[in-house]
Amino acid sequence: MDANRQRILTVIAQIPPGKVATYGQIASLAGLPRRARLVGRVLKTCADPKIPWYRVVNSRGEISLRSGSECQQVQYEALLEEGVEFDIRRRIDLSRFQWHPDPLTP
DNA sequence: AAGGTGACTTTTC
DNA sequence: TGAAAAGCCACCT
Repeated sequence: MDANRQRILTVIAQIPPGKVATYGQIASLAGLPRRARLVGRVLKTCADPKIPWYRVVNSRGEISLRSGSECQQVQYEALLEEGVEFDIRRRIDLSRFQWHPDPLTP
């Protein structure tokens, strides 16, 4: 559904700088539980420069793009720029950097 | 129409 | 700690 895609993009757009969110989390926030893969698909097809797609990582706190993709490096550097820390294995500590959605978002 | 695929997640071994 | 398997769902042959 196109409306669902729009909802997903809206949720991603609300992720604050310096924080990240997982695919599953975004799906839930968008009202689409268990559609994590749909989120991934939306980002792949849309990849809008208007939205902070690079703040979306998988449940391990890892960049989910396959190696070799230029976008992976772009995402990595973009997150570093926002203050997100990666460990030696290029993983994010989700317990510290995962986005905690605000209850009230006018 | 049916089966393969994937920017995922969670459980098991 | 980590790899493997099983769920899942929309999209593409």
